Amino acid sequence: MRLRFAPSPTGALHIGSVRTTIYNYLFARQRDGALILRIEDTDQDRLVAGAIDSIYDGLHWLGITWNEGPQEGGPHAPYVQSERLPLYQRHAQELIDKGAAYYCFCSKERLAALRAEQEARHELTRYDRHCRNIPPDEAAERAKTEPHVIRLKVPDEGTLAIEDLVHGHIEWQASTIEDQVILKSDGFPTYHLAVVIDDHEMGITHIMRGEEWMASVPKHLLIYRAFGWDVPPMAHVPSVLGPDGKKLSKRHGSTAVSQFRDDGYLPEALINYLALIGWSPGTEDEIFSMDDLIRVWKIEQVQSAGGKWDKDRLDYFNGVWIRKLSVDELVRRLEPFVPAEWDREVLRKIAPHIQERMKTLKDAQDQIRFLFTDDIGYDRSALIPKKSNAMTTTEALARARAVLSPLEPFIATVIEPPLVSLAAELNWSKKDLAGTIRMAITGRQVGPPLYQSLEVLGKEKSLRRIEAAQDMLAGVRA
RNA sequence: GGCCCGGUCGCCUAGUGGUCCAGGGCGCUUCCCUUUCAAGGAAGAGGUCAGGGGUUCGAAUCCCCUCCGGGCUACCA
Repeated sequence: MRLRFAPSPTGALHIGSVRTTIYNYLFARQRDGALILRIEDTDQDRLVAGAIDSIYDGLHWLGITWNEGPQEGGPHAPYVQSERLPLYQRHAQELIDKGAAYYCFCSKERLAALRAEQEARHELTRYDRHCRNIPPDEAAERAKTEPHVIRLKVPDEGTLAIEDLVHGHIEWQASTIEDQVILKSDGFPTYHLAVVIDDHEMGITHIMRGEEWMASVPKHLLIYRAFGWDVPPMAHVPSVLGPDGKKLSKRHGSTAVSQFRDDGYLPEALINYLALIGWSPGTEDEIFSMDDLIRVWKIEQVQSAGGKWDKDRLDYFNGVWIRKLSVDELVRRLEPFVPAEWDREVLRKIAPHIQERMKTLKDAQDQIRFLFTDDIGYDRSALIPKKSNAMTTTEALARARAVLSPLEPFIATVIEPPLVSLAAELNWSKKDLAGTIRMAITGRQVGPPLYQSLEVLGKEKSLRRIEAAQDMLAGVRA
Protein backbone atom coordinates (compact mmCIF):
# COMPACT_ATOMS: atom_id res chain seq x y z
CA MET A 1 0.00 0.00 0.00
CA ARG A 2 1.52 3.30 -1.10
CA LEU A 3 -0.18 6.67 -0.84
CA ARG A 4 1.08 10.08 -1.84
CA PHE A 5 0.29 13.68 -1.29
CA ALA A 6 1.51 16.08 -3.89
CA PRO A 7 1.39 19.77 -3.09
CA SER A 8 2.47 22.49 -5.47
CA PRO A 9 5.02 24.95 -4.14
CA THR A 10 2.87 27.90 -5.06
CA GLY A 11 2.44 29.32 -1.59
CA ALA A 12 2.05 28.51 2.06
CA LEU A 13 0.67 25.13 3.13
CA HIS A 14 -3.08 25.49 2.80
CA ILE A 15 -5.57 24.31 5.40
CA GLY A 16 -7.70 22.61 2.76
CA SER A 17 -4.86 20.56 1.37
CA VAL A 18 -3.90 19.66 4.93
CA ARG A 19 -7.28 17.98 5.40
CA THR A 20 -6.66 15.87 2.31
CA THR A 21 -3.14 15.16 3.49
CA ILE A 22 -4.45 13.98 6.86
CA TYR A 23 -6.74 11.53 5.11
CA ASN A 24 -3.86 10.20 3.05
CA TYR A 25 -1.78 9.90 6.19
CA LEU A 26 -4.51 8.03 8.06
CA PHE A 27 -5.16 5.68 5.20
CA ALA A 28 -1.48 4.82 4.82
CA ARG A 29 -0.72 4.52 8.53
CA GLN A 30 -3.66 2.35 9.44
CA ARG A 31 -2.58 -0.21 6.92
CA ASP A 32 1.12 -0.02 7.49
CA GLY A 33 1.56 1.54 4.12
CA ALA A 34 4.07 4.06 2.87
CA LEU A 35 3.39 7.74 2.45
CA ILE A 36 5.20 9.67 -0.24
CA LEU A 37 5.63 13.43 -0.49
CA ARG A 38 6.01 14.62 -4.04
CA ILE A 39 6.43 18.23 -5.09
CA GLU A 40 4.49 19.12 -8.22
CA ASP A 41 6.28 22.15 -9.55
CA THR A 42 5.62 21.84 -13.25
CA ASP A 43 4.34 25.37 -13.49
CA GLN A 44 7.43 27.52 -13.67
CA ASP A 45 5.47 30.74 -13.48
CA ARG A 46 3.74 30.05 -10.22
CA LEU A 47 6.68 28.98 -8.11
CA VAL A 48 6.90 30.80 -4.80
CA ALA A 49 10.24 30.98 -3.04
CA GLY A 50 10.26 29.24 0.33
CA ALA A 51 7.07 27.32 -0.39
CA ILE A 52 8.70 23.93 0.05
CA ASP A 53 10.10 24.98 3.42
CA SER A 54 6.68 26.15 4.46
CA ILE A 55 5.19 22.83 3.44
CA TYR A 56 7.79 20.98 5.48
CA ASP A 57 7.34 23.27 8.48
CA GLY A 58 3.59 22.93 8.46
CA LEU A 59 3.61 19.18 8.11
CA HIS A 60 6.22 18.74 10.84
CA TRP A 61 4.25 20.96 13.18
CA LEU A 62 1.15 18.88 12.59
CA GLY A 63 3.07 15.73 13.33
CA ILE A 64 2.53 14.24 9.92
CA THR A 65 5.38 12.01 8.87
CA TRP A 66 6.15 10.35 5.58
CA ASN A 67 8.49 7.77 4.20
CA GLU A 68 9.80 9.12 0.94
CA GLY A 69 10.22 12.68 -0.24
CA PRO A 70 12.54 15.36 -1.61
CA GLN A 71 14.66 15.60 1.53
CA GLU A 72 14.14 12.05 2.72
CA GLY A 73 14.98 10.42 -0.57
CA GLY A 74 13.73 6.96 -1.46
CA PRO A 75 13.78 4.35 -4.20
CA HIS A 76 12.00 6.61 -6.68
CA ALA A 77 14.01 9.79 -6.21
CA PRO A 78 13.93 12.52 -7.19
CA TYR A 79 10.58 13.49 -5.70
CA VAL A 80 10.42 16.91 -7.27
CA GLN A 81 8.84 16.93 -10.70
CA SER A 82 11.06 19.61 -12.17
CA GLU A 83 13.95 17.21 -11.61
CA ARG A 84 12.24 14.44 -13.55
CA LEU A 85 11.81 16.17 -16.89
CA PRO A 86 13.56 13.56 -19.06
CA LEU A 87 11.19 10.94 -17.72
CA TYR A 88 8.13 12.86 -18.86
CA GLN A 89 9.67 13.79 -22.21
CA ARG A 90 10.56 10.18 -22.89
CA HIS A 91 7.03 9.08 -22.10
CA ALA A 92 5.49 11.85 -24.16
CA GLN A 93 7.59 10.65 -27.06
CA GLU A 94 6.37 7.15 -26.45
CA LEU A 95 2.80 8.37 -26.67
CA ILE A 96 3.58 10.03 -29.99
CA ASP A 97 5.18 6.87 -31.27
CA LYS A 98 2.11 4.94 -30.26
CA GLY A 99 -0.16 7.39 -32.02
CA ALA A 100 -1.81 8.37 -28.74
CA ALA A 101 -0.51 11.92 -28.85
CA TYR A 102 0.57 14.46 -31.45
CA TYR A 103 2.66 17.56 -31.95
CA CYS A 104 0.79 20.82 -32.02
CA PHE A 105 2.36 23.94 -33.50
CA CYS A 106 -0.49 26.34 -32.92
CA SER A 107 0.58 29.65 -31.49
CA LYS A 108 -0.93 31.05 -28.37
CA GLU A 109 -2.32 33.83 -30.53
CA ARG A 110 -4.15 31.40 -32.78
CA LEU A 111 -5.51 29.60 -29.76
CA ALA A 112 -6.71 32.85 -28.25
CA ALA A 113 -8.35 33.90 -31.51
CA LEU A 114 -9.99 30.51 -31.86
CA ARG A 115 -11.35 30.78 -28.38
CA ALA A 116 -12.69 34.27 -28.99
CA GLU A 117 -14.50 33.11 -32.12
CA GLN A 118 -16.03 30.15 -30.37
CA GLU A 119 -17.19 32.30 -27.54
CA ALA A 120 -18.69 34.82 -29.92
CA ARG A 121 -20.66 32.04 -31.58
CA HIS A 122 -21.58 30.58 -28.18
CA GLU A 123 -19.91 27.37 -29.11
CA LEU A 124 -17.92 25.06 -26.91
CA THR A 125 -14.50 26.57 -26.39
CA ARG A 126 -12.01 23.90 -27.08
CA TYR A 127 -9.07 23.08 -29.30
CA ASP A 128 -10.13 22.44 -32.88
CA ARG A 129 -7.58 19.69 -33.48
CA HIS A 130 -5.94 21.81 -36.14
CA CYS A 131 -2.62 19.95 -35.90
CA ARG A 132 -4.03 16.50 -35.29
CA ASN A 133 -3.83 15.42 -38.89
CA ILE A 134 -0.38 16.61 -39.81
CA PRO A 135 1.44 13.51 -41.13
CA PRO A 136 3.63 12.11 -38.30
CA ASP A 137 6.86 12.35 -40.31
CA GLU A 138 6.24 15.94 -41.22
CA ALA A 139 5.28 16.82 -37.67
CA ALA A 140 8.38 15.15 -36.27
CA GLU A 141 10.52 17.07 -38.72
CA ARG A 142 8.92 20.41 -37.88
CA ALA A 143 9.22 19.64 -34.16
CA LYS A 144 13.00 19.76 -34.52
CA THR A 145 12.92 23.46 -35.25
CA GLU A 146 9.50 24.86 -34.44
CA PRO A 147 8.12 25.60 -31.01
CA HIS A 148 5.45 23.07 -30.15
CA VAL A 149 3.46 21.30 -27.49
CA ILE A 150 2.30 17.71 -27.36
CA ARG A 151 -1.40 17.02 -27.14
CA LEU A 152 -3.32 13.94 -26.13
CA LYS A 153 -5.17 12.36 -29.05
CA VAL A 154 -8.60 11.84 -27.52
CA PRO A 155 -10.82 9.28 -29.26
CA ASP A 156 -14.13 10.42 -30.75
CA GLU A 157 -16.15 7.76 -29.06
CA GLY A 158 -16.20 5.62 -26.00
CA THR A 159 -16.94 5.77 -22.32
CA LEU A 160 -14.40 6.33 -19.57
CA ALA A 161 -15.35 5.36 -16.05
CA ILE A 162 -14.05 4.76 -12.55
CA GLU A 163 -15.48 3.36 -9.35
CA ASP A 164 -14.55 6.14 -7.01
CA LEU A 165 -14.04 5.13 -3.39
CA VAL A 166 -16.08 8.10 -2.24
CA HIS A 167 -18.49 8.79 -5.07
CA GLY A 168 -19.03 5.38 -6.57
CA HIS A 169 -19.47 5.00 -10.30
CA ILE A 170 -18.59 8.05 -12.39
CA GLU A 171 -18.39 8.08 -16.16
CA TRP A 172 -17.63 10.38 -19.05
CA GLN A 173 -18.07 10.28 -22.79
CA ALA A 174 -14.77 10.61 -24.61
CA SER A 175 -16.47 12.98 -27.03
CA THR A 176 -16.74 15.61 -24.31
CA ILE A 177 -13.02 15.69 -23.69
CA GLU A 178 -10.53 18.04 -25.23
CA ASP A 179 -7.19 17.18 -26.81
CA GLN A 180 -5.38 18.27 -23.68
CA VAL A 181 -1.82 19.58 -23.78
CA ILE A 182 0.36 17.09 -21.93
CA LEU A 183 3.81 18.50 -22.66
CA LYS A 184 4.25 22.26 -22.74
CA SER A 185 6.44 24.22 -25.11
CA ASP A 186 8.99 24.77 -22.36
CA GLY A 187 9.48 21.01 -22.15
CA PHE A 188 7.64 20.69 -18.87
CA PRO A 189 4.73 18.28 -18.59
CA THR A 190 1.31 19.48 -17.56
CA TYR A 191 -0.19 18.09 -14.39
CA HIS A 192 -2.07 15.42 -16.29
CA LEU A 193 0.96 13.75 -17.80
CA ALA A 194 3.13 14.13 -14.73
CA VAL A 195 0.71 12.66 -12.20
CA VAL A 196 -0.04 9.61 -14.23
CA ILE A 197 3.60 8.86 -14.90
CA ASP A 198 4.73 9.53 -11.35
CA ASP A 199 1.90 7.68 -9.69
CA HIS A 200 2.72 4.70 -11.86
CA GLU A 201 6.49 4.94 -11.57
CA MET A 202 6.33 5.43 -7.82
CA GLY A 203 4.05 2.48 -7.35
CA ILE A 204 1.17 4.43 -5.89
CA THR A 205 -1.61 1.99 -5.05
CA HIS A 206 -4.36 4.42 -4.04
CA ILE A 207 -4.93 7.91 -5.32
CA MET A 208 -6.66 10.15 -2.82
CA ARG A 209 -7.01 13.83 -3.67
CA GLY A 210 -9.44 16.73 -3.64
CA GLU A 211 -12.61 16.54 -5.68
CA GLU A 212 -11.49 19.44 -7.84
CA TRP A 213 -9.45 16.83 -9.69
CA MET A 214 -12.41 14.73 -10.68
CA ALA A 215 -12.93 16.46 -13.98
CA SER A 216 -9.47 15.52 -15.19
CA VAL A 217 -9.86 11.82 -14.46
CA PRO A 218 -10.97 10.84 -17.98
CA LYS A 219 -7.84 12.43 -19.44
CA HIS A 220 -5.74 10.46 -17.01
CA LEU A 221 -7.62 7.31 -17.88
CA LEU A 222 -6.74 7.80 -21.53
CA ILE A 223 -3.08 8.19 -20.63
CA TYR A 224 -3.09 5.06 -18.48
CA ARG A 225 -4.72 3.20 -21.29
CA ALA A 226 -2.21 4.41 -23.87
CA PHE A 227 0.67 3.20 -21.73
CA GLY A 228 -1.10 -0.03 -20.93
CA TRP A 229 -0.91 0.62 -17.20
CA ASP A 230 -3.39 -0.38 -14.52
CA VAL A 231 -5.45 2.41 -13.01
CA PRO A 232 -5.17 2.50 -9.22
CA PRO A 233 -8.31 2.93 -7.13
CA MET A 234 -9.17 6.59 -6.68
CA ALA A 235 -10.88 8.52 -3.92
CA HIS A 236 -11.93 12.11 -4.50
CA VAL A 237 -12.54 13.70 -1.13
CA PRO A 238 -14.87 16.66 -0.68
CA SER A 239 -13.64 20.23 -0.50
CA VAL A 240 -13.34 22.42 2.53
CA LEU A 241 -15.56 25.41 1.74
CA GLY A 242 -15.54 29.04 2.78
CA PRO A 243 -18.61 30.61 4.43
CA ASP A 244 -19.94 31.47 0.97
CA GLY A 245 -19.89 27.85 -0.12
CA LYS A 246 -16.99 28.25 -2.50
CA LYS A 247 -13.76 26.34 -2.18
CA LEU A 248 -11.79 27.74 0.76
CA SER A 249 -9.08 30.13 -0.39
CA LYS A 250 -7.14 33.19 0.66
CA ARG A 251 -10.18 35.27 -0.19
CA HIS A 252 -11.79 33.91 2.94
CA GLY A 253 -8.91 35.05 5.15
CA SER A 254 -5.64 33.37 5.87
CA THR A 255 -5.59 29.68 5.09
CA ALA A 256 -1.91 29.09 5.88
CA VAL A 257 -1.22 26.46 8.51
CA SER A 258 1.54 28.66 9.90
CA GLN A 259 -1.06 31.33 10.61
CA PHE A 260 -3.00 28.97 12.85
CA ARG A 261 0.16 28.02 14.67
CA ASP A 262 0.96 31.69 15.20
CA ASP A 263 -2.58 32.41 16.32
CA GLY A 264 -2.25 29.92 19.15
CA TYR A 265 -4.00 26.86 17.84
CA LEU A 266 -2.83 23.41 18.85
CA PRO A 267 -1.99 20.96 16.07
CA GLU A 268 -4.11 18.39 17.89
CA ALA A 269 -7.12 20.67 17.65
CA LEU A 270 -6.59 21.55 14.02
CA ILE A 271 -6.25 17.90 13.07
CA ASN A 272 -9.26 16.86 15.13
CA TYR A 273 -11.42 19.62 13.69
CA LEU A 274 -10.25 19.20 10.11
CA ALA A 275 -10.73 15.44 10.15
CA LEU A 276 -14.38 16.01 11.00
CA ILE A 277 -15.04 18.09 7.90
CA GLY A 278 -15.98 15.42 5.42
CA TRP A 279 -15.70 12.47 7.76
CA SER A 280 -17.69 11.19 10.69
CA PRO A 281 -17.18 8.06 12.77
CA GLY A 282 -20.88 7.26 12.76
CA THR A 283 -20.85 7.36 16.56
CA GLU A 284 -21.28 10.35 18.82
CA ASP A 285 -17.61 10.60 19.66
CA GLU A 286 -15.84 13.61 18.28
CA ILE A 287 -12.64 14.13 20.23
CA PHE A 288 -9.90 12.28 18.40
CA SER A 289 -6.13 12.38 18.53
CA MET A 290 -4.20 11.45 15.42
CA ASP A 291 -3.66 7.97 16.88
CA ASP A 292 -7.38 7.64 17.57
CA LEU A 293 -8.07 8.64 13.99
CA ILE A 294 -5.66 6.08 12.63
CA ARG A 295 -7.71 3.51 14.51
CA VAL A 296 -11.23 4.61 13.64
CA TRP A 297 -11.12 6.53 10.37
CA LYS A 298 -12.54 4.73 7.37
CA ILE A 299 -12.59 5.79 3.75
CA GLU A 300 -16.13 4.40 3.53
CA GLN A 301 -17.25 7.03 6.02
CA VAL A 302 -15.94 9.93 4.00
CA GLN A 303 -18.72 12.23 2.84
CA SER A 304 -19.35 13.13 -0.76
CA ALA A 305 -20.54 16.67 -0.03
CA GLY A 306 -18.25 19.56 0.80
CA GLY A 307 -18.23 21.12 4.26
CA LYS A 308 -17.90 24.70 5.36
CA TRP A 309 -15.11 26.01 7.50
CA ASP A 310 -16.42 27.06 10.93
CA LYS A 311 -14.06 29.09 13.08
CA ASP A 312 -16.25 28.83 16.19
CA ARG A 313 -16.12 25.09 16.07
CA LEU A 314 -12.34 25.13 15.64
CA ASP A 315 -12.11 27.39 18.69
CA TYR A 316 -14.17 24.91 20.67
CA PHE A 317 -11.86 22.04 19.74
CA ASN A 318 -8.84 24.16 20.58
CA GLY A 319 -10.28 24.81 24.03
CA VAL A 320 -10.90 21.12 24.54
CA TRP A 321 -7.32 20.25 23.61
CA ILE A 322 -5.82 23.04 25.70
CA ARG A 323 -7.71 21.71 28.72
CA LYS A 324 -6.36 18.23 28.10
CA LEU A 325 -2.75 19.41 28.40
CA SER A 326 -0.77 18.78 31.59
CA VAL A 327 0.40 21.95 33.28
CA ASP A 328 3.99 21.34 32.25
CA GLU A 329 2.96 20.78 28.69
CA LEU A 330 0.76 23.85 28.70
CA VAL A 331 3.67 25.97 29.92
CA ARG A 332 5.83 24.52 27.19
CA ARG A 333 3.27 25.35 24.51
CA LEU A 334 2.80 28.83 25.93
CA GLU A 335 6.50 29.53 25.58
CA PRO A 336 6.34 31.30 22.18
CA PHE A 337 3.32 33.33 23.23
CA VAL A 338 4.72 35.16 26.24
CA PRO A 339 7.63 37.62 26.34
CA ALA A 340 10.96 35.99 27.05
CA GLU A 341 11.56 38.19 30.09
CA TRP A 342 8.49 36.96 31.93
CA ASP A 343 9.41 34.71 34.86
CA ARG A 344 8.67 31.10 33.88
CA GLU A 345 8.18 30.10 37.50
CA VAL A 346 5.35 32.58 37.82
CA LEU A 347 3.96 31.44 34.49
CA ARG A 348 3.89 27.90 35.74
CA LYS A 349 2.04 28.91 38.89
CA ILE A 350 -0.69 30.77 37.09
CA ALA A 351 -1.02 28.38 34.14
CA PRO A 352 -3.53 25.99 35.75
CA HIS A 353 -5.78 28.93 36.53
CA ILE A 354 -5.99 30.22 32.99
CA GLN A 355 -6.04 26.84 31.30
CA GLU A 356 -9.81 26.61 31.06
CA ARG A 357 -10.11 30.26 30.17
CA MET A 358 -8.26 30.14 26.86
CA LYS A 359 -9.60 29.66 23.39
CA THR A 360 -6.12 29.99 21.96
CA LEU A 361 -2.63 30.10 23.44
CA LYS A 362 -2.51 33.70 22.37
CA ASP A 363 -5.20 34.55 24.89
CA ALA A 364 -2.90 33.89 27.85
CA GLN A 365 -0.79 36.99 27.58
CA ASP A 366 -3.51 39.53 28.33
CA GLN A 367 -4.89 37.48 31.18
CA ILE A 368 -1.65 37.26 33.10
CA ARG A 369 0.20 40.43 32.15
CA PHE A 370 -0.44 41.91 35.60
CA LEU A 371 1.92 39.36 37.10
CA PHE A 372 4.87 40.58 35.11
CA THR A 373 4.51 44.32 34.92
CA ASP A 374 3.41 47.07 37.27
CA ASP A 375 2.14 49.06 34.36
CA ILE A 376 -1.48 47.91 34.54
CA GLY A 377 -3.12 51.27 33.95
CA TYR A 378 -6.85 51.53 34.57
CA ASP A 379 -9.48 54.15 35.15
CA ARG A 380 -10.29 55.12 38.73
CA SER A 381 -14.00 54.78 38.11
CA ALA A 382 -13.48 51.13 37.23
CA LEU A 383 -12.52 50.51 40.85
CA ILE A 384 -15.88 51.58 42.22
CA PRO A 385 -18.70 49.04 42.28
CA LYS A 386 -22.08 50.20 41.04
CA LYS A 387 -23.65 50.47 44.49
CA SER A 388 -20.67 52.20 46.00
CA ASN A 389 -18.73 55.43 45.76
CA ALA A 390 -15.15 56.65 45.94
CA MET A 391 -15.15 57.09 49.66
CA THR A 392 -16.54 53.70 50.62
CA THR A 393 -14.36 52.02 48.06
CA THR A 394 -11.27 53.67 49.45
CA GLU A 395 -12.34 52.45 52.84
CA ALA A 396 -12.89 48.93 51.51
CA LEU A 397 -9.46 48.84 49.94
CA ALA A 398 -7.86 50.06 53.16
CA ARG A 399 -9.65 47.38 55.14
CA ALA A 400 -8.67 44.74 52.59
CA ARG A 401 -5.05 45.73 52.88
CA ALA A 402 -5.24 45.54 56.65
CA VAL A 403 -6.83 42.14 56.49
CA LEU A 404 -4.35 40.78 53.98
CA SER A 405 -1.15 42.14 55.36
CA PRO A 406 -0.75 39.76 58.34
CA LEU A 407 -1.68 36.63 56.41
CA GLU A 408 0.89 33.87 56.40
CA PRO A 409 1.32 31.91 54.27
CA PHE A 410 -0.08 34.10 51.55
CA ILE A 411 -1.99 31.46 49.65
CA ALA A 412 -5.48 31.28 48.20
CA THR A 413 -7.03 29.12 50.90
CA VAL A 414 -5.73 31.46 53.59
CA ILE A 415 -6.67 34.59 51.66
CA GLU A 416 -10.26 33.72 50.96
CA PRO A 417 -11.90 33.51 54.46
CA PRO A 418 -10.85 36.92 55.74
CA LEU A 419 -11.90 38.63 52.53
CA VAL A 420 -15.27 36.91 52.65
CA SER A 421 -15.77 38.12 56.22
CA LEU A 422 -14.65 41.58 55.27
CA ALA A 423 -17.26 41.77 52.55
CA ALA A 424 -19.90 40.86 55.11
CA GLU A 425 -18.65 43.47 57.56
CA LEU A 426 -18.69 46.13 54.87
CA ASN A 427 -22.10 44.97 53.82
CA TRP A 428 -20.67 44.48 50.33
CA SER A 429 -21.27 41.47 48.16
CA LYS A 430 -18.32 39.17 47.71
CA LYS A 431 -18.63 39.93 44.05
CA ASP A 432 -18.15 43.66 44.52
CA LEU A 433 -15.24 43.30 46.87
CA ALA A 434 -13.50 40.82 44.65
CA GLY A 435 -14.18 42.99 41.63
CA THR A 436 -12.63 46.03 43.22
CA ILE A 437 -9.56 44.17 44.40
CA ARG A 438 -9.21 42.49 41.05
CA MET A 439 -9.22 45.84 39.31
CA ALA A 440 -6.72 47.18 41.81
CA ILE A 441 -4.21 44.39 41.29
CA THR A 442 -4.79 43.45 37.65
CA GLY A 443 -6.30 46.50 36.02
CA ARG A 444 -8.91 44.30 34.40
CA GLN A 445 -12.45 43.25 35.11
CA VAL A 446 -11.94 39.64 34.17
CA GLY A 447 -9.10 37.25 34.70
CA PRO A 448 -7.99 34.22 36.63
CA PRO A 449 -9.63 33.62 40.06
CA LEU A 450 -8.87 36.44 42.46
CA TYR A 451 -7.49 34.55 45.44
CA GLN A 452 -5.13 32.59 43.27
CA SER A 453 -4.15 35.77 41.48
CA LEU A 454 -3.25 37.39 44.80
CA GLU A 455 -1.26 34.34 45.80
CA VAL A 456 0.76 34.26 42.62
CA LEU A 457 1.27 38.01 42.58
CA GLY A 458 2.61 37.78 46.13
CA LYS A 459 1.77 39.69 49.25
CA GLU A 460 4.10 42.57 48.77
CA LYS A 461 3.02 43.50 45.29
CA SER A 462 -0.62 42.88 46.06
CA LEU A 463 -0.57 45.26 49.01
CA ARG A 464 1.35 47.86 47.07
CA ARG A 465 -1.18 47.82 44.23
CA ILE A 466 -4.11 48.03 46.57
CA GLU A 467 -2.50 50.99 48.22
CA ALA A 468 -1.91 52.60 44.87
CA ALA A 469 -5.58 52.14 44.09
CA GLN A 470 -6.49 53.76 47.39
CA ASP A 471 -4.28 56.72 46.62
CA MET A 472 -5.76 57.04 43.20
CA LEU A 473 -9.26 57.19 44.63
CA ALA A 474 -8.24 59.61 47.30
CA GLY A 475 -6.81 61.85 44.63
CA VAL A 476 -3.29 61.54 45.93
CA ARG A 477 -2.32 60.23 42.52
CA ALA A 478 -3.97 61.23 39.31
C1' G B 1 -22.97 27.30 -22.29
C1' G B 2 -20.83 22.03 -21.76
C1' C B 3 -19.14 17.95 -18.55
C1' C B 4 -18.98 16.11 -13.59
C1' C B 5 -20.14 16.21 -8.32
C1' G B 6 -23.33 17.69 -4.50
C1' G B 7 -28.13 19.42 -1.56
C1' U B 8 -30.52 16.54 6.50
C1' C B 9 -31.44 22.55 12.04
C1' G B 10 -27.24 29.08 11.03
C1' C B 11 -22.56 25.58 10.83
C1' C B 12 -20.06 20.29 11.21
C1' U B 13 -22.77 15.94 10.89
C1' A B 14 -25.65 10.72 12.33
C1' G B 15 -28.98 8.23 9.38
C1' U B 16 -28.11 3.05 3.69
C1' G B 17 -36.76 1.12 3.44
C1' G B 18 -40.04 0.54 9.38
C1' U B 19 -37.13 1.17 16.29
C1' C B 20 -36.93 8.88 12.98
C1' C B 21 -43.53 13.21 14.54
C1' A B 22 -34.93 12.80 12.35
C1' G B 23 -29.97 11.86 16.87
C1' G B 24 -25.14 14.28 18.50
C1' G B 25 -21.68 18.47 18.48
C1' C B 26 -20.60 23.93 17.56
C1' G B 27 -23.15 28.48 17.95
C1' C B 28 -27.59 30.81 20.30
C1' U B 29 -31.31 31.42 24.73
C1' U B 30 -32.54 30.38 29.89
C1' C B 31 -31.30 28.36 34.54
C1' C B 32 -27.76 26.07 38.17
C1' C B 33 -22.77 26.37 40.08
C1' U B 34 -19.85 30.80 41.22
C1' U B 35 -14.98 36.04 43.55
C1' U B 36 -15.01 37.92 37.45
C1' C B 37 -14.51 35.33 32.98
C1' A B 38 -14.35 30.65 31.62
C1' A B 39 -15.05 25.52 32.42
C1' G B 40 -18.93 22.21 34.12
C1' G B 41 -24.23 20.75 34.79
C1' A B 42 -29.50 21.21 33.28
C1' A B 43 -33.20 22.84 30.03
C1' G B 44 -34.72 25.11 25.41
C1' A B 45 -35.35 27.40 20.61
C1' G B 46 -33.87 25.73 15.79
C1' G B 47 -35.04 20.95 10.43
C1' U B 48 -42.25 20.66 5.68
C1' C B 49 -34.69 15.73 5.45
C1' A B 50 -34.06 21.54 -1.61
C1' G B 51 -39.06 21.06 -4.41
C1' G B 52 -42.38 17.91 -7.25
C1' G B 53 -43.72 13.31 -9.00
C1' G B 54 -43.38 8.11 -8.62
C1' U B 55 -42.08 2.77 -6.49
C1' U B 56 -43.73 0.53 -1.77
C1' C B 57 -48.20 -1.57 3.25
C1' G B 58 -44.26 2.02 4.62
C1' A B 59 -38.99 6.73 2.07
C1' A B 60 -34.42 11.45 4.60
C1' U B 61 -33.17 6.58 2.74
C1' C B 62 -34.88 3.53 -4.14
C1' C B 63 -36.26 5.83 -9.33
C1' C B 64 -37.47 10.23 -12.48
C1' C B 65 -37.92 15.49 -13.26
C1' U B 66 -37.07 20.44 -11.64
C1' C B 67 -34.50 24.00 -8.79
C1' C B 68 -30.23 25.57 -6.25
C1' G B 69 -24.93 25.24 -5.08
C1' G B 70 -19.99 23.82 -6.29
C1' G B 71 -15.79 22.00 -9.30
C1' C B 72 -13.65 21.71 -14.05
C1' U B 73 -13.83 23.75 -18.85
C1' A B 74 -5.42 27.03 -19.47
C1' C B 75 1.02 25.42 -22.74
C1' C B 76 -2.38 26.30 -13.49
C1' A B 77 -2.04 22.75 -10.24
